[in-house]
Amino acid sequence: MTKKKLGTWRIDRQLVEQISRHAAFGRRRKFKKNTVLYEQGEISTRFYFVLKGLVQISIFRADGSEVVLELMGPETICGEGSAFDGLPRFSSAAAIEDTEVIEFDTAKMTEIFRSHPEFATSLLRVTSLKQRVVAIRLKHLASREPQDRIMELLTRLEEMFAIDHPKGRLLVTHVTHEQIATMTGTSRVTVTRTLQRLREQNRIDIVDGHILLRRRAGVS
Amino acid sequence: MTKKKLGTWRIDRQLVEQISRHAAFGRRRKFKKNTVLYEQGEISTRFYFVLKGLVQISIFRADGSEVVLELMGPETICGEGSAFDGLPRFSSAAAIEDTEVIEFDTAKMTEIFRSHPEFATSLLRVTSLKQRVVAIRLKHLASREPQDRIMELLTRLEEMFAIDHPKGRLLVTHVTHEQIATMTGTSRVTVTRTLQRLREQNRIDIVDGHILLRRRAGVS
DNA sequence: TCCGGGCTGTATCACCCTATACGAGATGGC
DNA sequence: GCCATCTCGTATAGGGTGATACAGCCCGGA
Repeated sequence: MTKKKLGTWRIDRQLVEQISRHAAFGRRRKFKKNTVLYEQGEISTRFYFVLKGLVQISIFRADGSEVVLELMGPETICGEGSAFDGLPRFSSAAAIEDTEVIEFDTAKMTEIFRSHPEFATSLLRVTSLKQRVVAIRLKHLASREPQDRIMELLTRLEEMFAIDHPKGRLLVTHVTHEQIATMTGTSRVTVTRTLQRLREQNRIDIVDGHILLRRRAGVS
Repeated sequence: MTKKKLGTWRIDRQLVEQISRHAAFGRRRKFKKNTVLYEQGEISTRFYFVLKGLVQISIFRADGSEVVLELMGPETICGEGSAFDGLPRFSSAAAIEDTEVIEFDTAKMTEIFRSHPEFATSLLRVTSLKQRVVAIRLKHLASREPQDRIMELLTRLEEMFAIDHPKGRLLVTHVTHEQIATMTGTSRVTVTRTLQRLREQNRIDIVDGHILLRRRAGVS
């Protein structure tokens, strides 16, 4: 597999095709790098099917700190949550690369469903998949153990930025312990210690400054 | 005041009516207390609209420990995630009280959407609301502080099940410290201690066994 | 009515995390 | 080459949490 993987997850090919088939109900739009698709707090009925690029979904806390929820790559949908329930956006979306999307509007969706009920089913499948991904993240974040939280982040990074390696999967991005700390809500020292421990457990390895996730018989 | 047991969230009345209007597409079922609606790992196209009772949704970790995601009370929907995406259930659902539901099956849903597109829209609104709730939970779970985690849960409960009270907002749901513990990923003892501390800080109060969130000048 | 079970409030102890500090090594600018 | 900065590794002290245990309370069942 030489194809570059982006984003924290993607949906299966069949579903992508089903969505693409209804592209005519939306309109194509482009967002330059570092522009905003939508912002936390605003009310909107629009949602987006990413064709190309990378969109960062994050929630800002009251104190200004940012929690990155997901990085959405090609063939994913974002913004549909607040588009369908009609409440203010609970997250912000920003293109962190030049991005192309199809913008849909939920306003006339009910009428579209009448003639294209399979589109409704596809959308429900997408939202269900998102629910699954988030629920599994919750399972890990529910733990107070730094090791669980850090492994969850590493696994997520693996899906985004790892390449195959004889011993497992190598993260091509270089993240500092400090960055891991802020992303997992722990301290820098704890990250250092935890990575040390993971290395002793043979779960990870450091190769040339990069983190390598060792192949495991592992489970869920 | 009697101790009412209710779930951790619910959907608005209008949406409930829209769902109820399509009850004929499902079938009524009853689950006795401590029976299982569905189990993590199984594949099923069924989902449930709770009419009466209380259903506990939880994820079991590889080590057997349980993370309670939600307590679904009357007029909520559960199980639709795995029902629509066709993958194994990522959570289990158990009736913790005698429960009545309408069981829907997604198998013929597309055909139903053709004649009743508004049903699809209603379902999308429900899944969107669930997505919102989970995302906001993630924001707070990113913190390791038990106090943050517990206050997040209390605030969530307040939005759904609190009534006005001279001193603030009174939660009409009764959740045990044990339940709070599994929902916030802390220990029962810590919950007790934290609630104690919150009481000393005048942020909450206990009235007749129910938690009262005191009015504050503060923000979220 | 009595009894048993679930819930809450404490207490104790061990452990791990956080904050803080300092040194070594790598890196980059001048 | 030299110094500033960043990053990683490590040490210490302090504190909060988890595990465990036990007592008091309320409530429901026999």
